[in-house]
Amino acid sequence: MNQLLGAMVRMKHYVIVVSLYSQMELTRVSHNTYSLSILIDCFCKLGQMGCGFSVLGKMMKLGVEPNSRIAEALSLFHKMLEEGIQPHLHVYNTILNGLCKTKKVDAAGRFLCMMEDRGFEPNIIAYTAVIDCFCKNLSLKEALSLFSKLKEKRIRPNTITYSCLIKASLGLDQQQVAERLLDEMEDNKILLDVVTYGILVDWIGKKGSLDEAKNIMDTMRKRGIEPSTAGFRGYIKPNIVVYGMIIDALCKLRRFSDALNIIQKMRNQGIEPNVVIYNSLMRIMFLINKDFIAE
DNA sequence: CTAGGGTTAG
Repeated sequence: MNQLLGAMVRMKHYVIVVSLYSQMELTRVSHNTYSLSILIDCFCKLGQMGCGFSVLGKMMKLGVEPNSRIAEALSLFHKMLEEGIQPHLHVYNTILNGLCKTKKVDAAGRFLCMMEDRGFEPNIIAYTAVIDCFCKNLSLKEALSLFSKLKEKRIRPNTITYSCLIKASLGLDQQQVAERLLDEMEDNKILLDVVTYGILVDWIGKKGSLDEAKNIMDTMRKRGIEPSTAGFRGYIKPNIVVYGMIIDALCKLRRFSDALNIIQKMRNQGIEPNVVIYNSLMRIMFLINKDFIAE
């Protein structure tokens, strides 16, 4: 769905996109960071700043920071061990997930080994979390080596495990690795799901062969899988690009103090303006100056 | 609420 909305924005059908959103609200298709960001972009380009602000406000309300104080969680965890309390497997996995999400690659790897040493045989969820972390922050090679290790232990990788590795392979243009993984899935009767298909469609789309992308979409539909925005588990909150769109629109309307206000809001969220935002601000100052000279 | 994707700004 978001791919479709993005395409319509590129074709400048802003009004249609906005009306699609009301339809999504009515049919209760869930929104996420992506869909709301695109909506804000449309309002900015239509000059409807009031509407843009109201969506931004909605995002900020929904985007309450998770308390990801992983260090505290870790020390609490070690205290449990010292006191002889055996944490359950899902406690291990929650901590491991926190380490992976905060990109603590080494710590995540060590934590996984610690689980093995303590006789807590990590399950496929634990391995998949670390494999994904390795893919994104270390190397495909390390991720693949962990992958063979879990297969040796007779732990069965699933669709999610394969999706992580396939995405990483394609990102590095290692098409033959991705093909091998896809063959392996087929041999083991592990089905592709909406996320796996999404990864393939995205990659083929970037390669430019739209026919092949269409083929994959057809296969999906034949199997009863519809593209959707569902399944999003993260927090909805504005990022620097969203703020950038709003600030640029305000600058074009010469609403300088409003733009500065937004920057203050960003800083309150711990996001510092980048070069794109400074460029927007500099242009408006240049324009104001020109008006001043003309008068 | 135990693991995976995509999107928009000068």
